[in-house]
Amino acid sequence: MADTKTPRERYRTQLRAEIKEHAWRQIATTGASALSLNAIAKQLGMSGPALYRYYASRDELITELIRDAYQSLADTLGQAADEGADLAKLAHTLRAWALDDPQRYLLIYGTPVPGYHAPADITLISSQTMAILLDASAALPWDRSATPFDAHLADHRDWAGDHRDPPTVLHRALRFWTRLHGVLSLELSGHFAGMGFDPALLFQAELDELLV
Amino acid sequence: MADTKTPRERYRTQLRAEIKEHAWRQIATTGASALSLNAIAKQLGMSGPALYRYYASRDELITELIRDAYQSLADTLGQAADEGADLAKLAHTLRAWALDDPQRYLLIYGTPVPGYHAPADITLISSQTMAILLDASAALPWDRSATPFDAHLADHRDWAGDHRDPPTVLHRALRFWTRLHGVLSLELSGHFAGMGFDPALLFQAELDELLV
DNA sequence: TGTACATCAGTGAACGCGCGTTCACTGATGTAC
DNA sequence: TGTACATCAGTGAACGCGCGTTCACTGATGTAC
Repeated sequence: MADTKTPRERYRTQLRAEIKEHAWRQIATTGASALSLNAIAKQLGMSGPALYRYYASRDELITELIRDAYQSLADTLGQAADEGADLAKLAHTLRAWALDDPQRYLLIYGTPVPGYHAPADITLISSQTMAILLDASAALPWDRSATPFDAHLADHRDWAGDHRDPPTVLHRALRFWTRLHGVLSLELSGHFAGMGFDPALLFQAELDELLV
Repeated sequence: MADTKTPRERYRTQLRAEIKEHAWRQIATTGASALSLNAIAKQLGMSGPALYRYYASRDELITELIRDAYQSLADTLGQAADEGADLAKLAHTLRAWALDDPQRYLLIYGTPVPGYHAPADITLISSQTMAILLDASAALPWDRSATPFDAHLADHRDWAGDHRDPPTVLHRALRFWTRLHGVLSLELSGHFAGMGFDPALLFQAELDELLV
């Protein structure tokens, strides 16, 4: 099976990738709301308008970055799960992924970019991640008694899609998400700076209490 | 005791307040990174440069907004504590404060404004809030056994200042902060939208598990 | 109470900047016969 | 293999915009004698 792509197509694909790469680098230092097409073009050694051969607008570029971020997380967790990771291993995979590129994490789970509204298909990708969490949650034994919120979840489970897990499992996945996000987002935003303790240990402590 | 302020001083104070008011309104719709002095001036019916009589720069205005946000939270929680609020009541006070003006919460606990670095005295105000949480944590009975993280906290308690509470109390305050922030920040950022369940109940569920 | 002066709020013009985006174009690369 | 044409990457100029900030100024308000 020969590569059916023409050289031109391959060049195009590569340049789109390079543009995104520089976009990420820029986001890493100034945040997503300050992302500038002209600045990216300058770094690539080309003029501003040239980028419009590759992305129709700034919004389209941002959309693709957000999509890529969600997809990267889903792929990373998915691969870990395929290799047999349990919920605890997934938690550490998540943290490693977040620390690897804090702004990528904050782009999707931090304060939304003002004025930007994500297209519908992004919800789909983010539900891949949720599905992985649900599966891992279902795989753990569970002996806590049902809470009032579990009862609520029994009737409000739109987000769980086809998963037919009991409410306690849904609740566990949500708990996993919100608690780890609580520690991670404060850590990434620098709110623990100067407090003295090691954020990794607080993360581990939260994780331990999630699994008890 | 007569008001020693001259009319001019009173006018000055009032206009500074009005500027901040419009700044908040602007932040509420577009986020802090898009805050524009010129736009505020226009809304006040004056020219852009006029604002420089009241704030030396955009950064100074943002600094004061952040300071006010921290102070407002500290005052709100402090007042509740003075009225005898326990940790559970403080949690609901916090949530009400956050929902009252989501962007104000996100300004201090969300993704940091790119390029902006807070002055030192802000740490002082935010430690007022931490002190309130520590006191409320210390007031609760506690019977869980010490965790490895508790041991770590015993030696890494810079942030606790003069508070001589045992590590389990420090841990409880941190747990309180990160877990509620986890739910709150995801709620305010709109990540629960379309999921079907009621964020208030998830918040309550997390709170319940904090107090067990 | 009236006059002379100092203070200060606000204006309009201007500077320099960077942004996203459109457009007509040049020149290189690929395709068809 | 060579020629004629189509495709397409990239350029430079331009548009309109809004930004933060400086500056010289007008005119109103307050102060001192």
